[in-house]
Amino acid sequence: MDVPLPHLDRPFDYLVPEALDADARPGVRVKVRFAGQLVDGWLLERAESSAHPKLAYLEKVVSPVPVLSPEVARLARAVADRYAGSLADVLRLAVPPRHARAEKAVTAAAAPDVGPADGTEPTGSPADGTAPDGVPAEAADARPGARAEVDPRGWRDYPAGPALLRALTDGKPARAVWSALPGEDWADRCADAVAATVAGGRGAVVVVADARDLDRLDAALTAVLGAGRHVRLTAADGPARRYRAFLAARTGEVDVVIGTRAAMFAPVRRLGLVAIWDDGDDLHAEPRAPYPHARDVLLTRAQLGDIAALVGGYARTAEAQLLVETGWAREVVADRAVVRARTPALAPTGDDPQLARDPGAASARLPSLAWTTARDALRADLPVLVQVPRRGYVPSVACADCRAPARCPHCAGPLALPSAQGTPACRWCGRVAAAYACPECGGRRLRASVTGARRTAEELGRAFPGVPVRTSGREEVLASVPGGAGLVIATPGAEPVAEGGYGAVLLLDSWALLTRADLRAGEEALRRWMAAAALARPGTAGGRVVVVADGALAPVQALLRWDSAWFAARELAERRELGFPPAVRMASVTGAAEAVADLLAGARLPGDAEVLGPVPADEGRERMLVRVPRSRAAAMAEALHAAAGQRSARKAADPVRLQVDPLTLF
DNA sequence: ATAATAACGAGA
DNA sequence: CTCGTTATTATC
Repeated sequence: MDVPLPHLDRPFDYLVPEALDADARPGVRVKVRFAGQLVDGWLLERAESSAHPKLAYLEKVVSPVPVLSPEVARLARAVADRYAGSLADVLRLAVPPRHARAEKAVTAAAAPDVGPADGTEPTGSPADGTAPDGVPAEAADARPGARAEVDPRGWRDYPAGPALLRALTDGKPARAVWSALPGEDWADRCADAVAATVAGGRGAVVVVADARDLDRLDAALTAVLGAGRHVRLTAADGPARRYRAFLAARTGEVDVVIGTRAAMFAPVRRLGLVAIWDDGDDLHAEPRAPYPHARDVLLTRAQLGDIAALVGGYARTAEAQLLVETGWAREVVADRAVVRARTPALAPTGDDPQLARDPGAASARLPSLAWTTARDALRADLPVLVQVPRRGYVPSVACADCRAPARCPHCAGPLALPSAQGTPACRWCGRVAAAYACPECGGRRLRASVTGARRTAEELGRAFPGVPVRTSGREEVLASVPGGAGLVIATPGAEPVAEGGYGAVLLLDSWALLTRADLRAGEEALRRWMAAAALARPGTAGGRVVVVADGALAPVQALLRWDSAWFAARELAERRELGFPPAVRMASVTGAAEAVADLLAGARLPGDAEVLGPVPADEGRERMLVRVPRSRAAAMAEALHAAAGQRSARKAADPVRLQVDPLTLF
């Protein structure tokens, strides 16, 4: 039933009229009379009998195409359960809205697969059958002749790499956490993994964070597989193309789907591999209920179907580290000697403009080392990348004397200057801090703490006259830049690839990343730095990276040693100690104070659940956190979902938002 | 949303 | 005890 009410999150039985018998197959969209009105629904299965005494008839089969595959139906139920959400909410994410014209084009072209006859699954697929326990068991064996060895190419740089590709071709459910080398062409490696899977006669789903990564992977895959073997599935391509791509996967026309998180539920036939690149990117977190994370959906999928899983990135997340430490996945990392040979020369430097004796450096407000590094690279006719955190113009402020971030005296939120001459105001509570005095040193003057990309570009342009300056950020994201001397100012995530690699990469204003009041501040800083530093040439080829940060800090250490596994292990250990995800499972309950209290009062939480809070959330609402050991995760989610059901059943007025493992905890 | 059903209380 | 009204709850 396509209604979001949690107390209706269960199947309902209907009679199938004679006229709809042929079309009424599992997986089709239907319309039924429910509580007096017509509502949309999903036909989950056909049965001979029902325990329910008075059944109504199915009103209509919206389309005979069984868009919901049994595998995805099962996955959606599991995801709903994990996230304390409703099946209907997950299905809204999993199956794109129907586009009649796109559907017509497909059914006309591929009639045997989608016609009303029992031909949903093309021959030889025991995997996707109607058995409730339909595990795609040993599906690779269905095509014994198709197996071919795939050249491990770049995967040879990782001792476990060739074995991983072999396992993919053999249809084994290998699970890998992959730490990419600096300079690695990650898209080519992902394409290799897909090709190995396809060589074994199985399909693959690869999820990336944004359109730029998708374009890159698309190109790499076309080079390896040729055109027409894969489709891209992303909301950005528009409803028609999205639905067309979805149907191409559903009908078995293609067996490889790549895309942004919209692709995580793609109904790929005989799925053999799920992969995610850069799982630390917060774009992988779905913003619509029940807020599933692409990494977790893909891993659930792998778990349910004995499917191989690949979690890759330059940096490793604490979640990926947990997979390694629990033995669920194997790590795929290069030997230290190879890492050393590929890494650019990395150096930290203090953020003190007083040190900048060179006049050019002073005018660009760059630390001396950063300035000379950039200058040397430009003299060698190599491009220079400058990473500046956050967008915009002077987003937040710090004490001009001691550089402590200026925080709101009332709620400790970050202060920001609304305009060049304005009074600072809190970005969280909105209060104006007219008479601000620094709690550290008593200073009363404020300065812009993070210089926006635009202004940095202006200043650097003046410091290096005659050098072309490009910016890549929110308004315009560059995919690549040419190899000669040039300055590229980019915000994190928008760094273009440089032909031949950058001669220098400068990571500026890094403390702004590190001082964020966020559980993931260190991990996120390291992830962004590594993504930028990975674009530099190796040290042996003159590549240098300067990070403007205290070299003693753990994330900086991890960058200098190019060892995010070490940092992730440390991070995970710390979260175990503090009781934060992913070491434990947490849920946040947000809403009006009474509503939150009401829901928690009605929730039959496991005995060892801890309830924390309340803390104020935005718009006058408040937030409580529920924490349980990972072994109790399912019970907690069930209890919260049931409590939400009780509330919706008695039509409790104010809504409560349930979020399991929310990305931000504070 | 709406209908059925249970619960309740006043008057016979 | 019955009827009429109101809260509750299930909705195939």
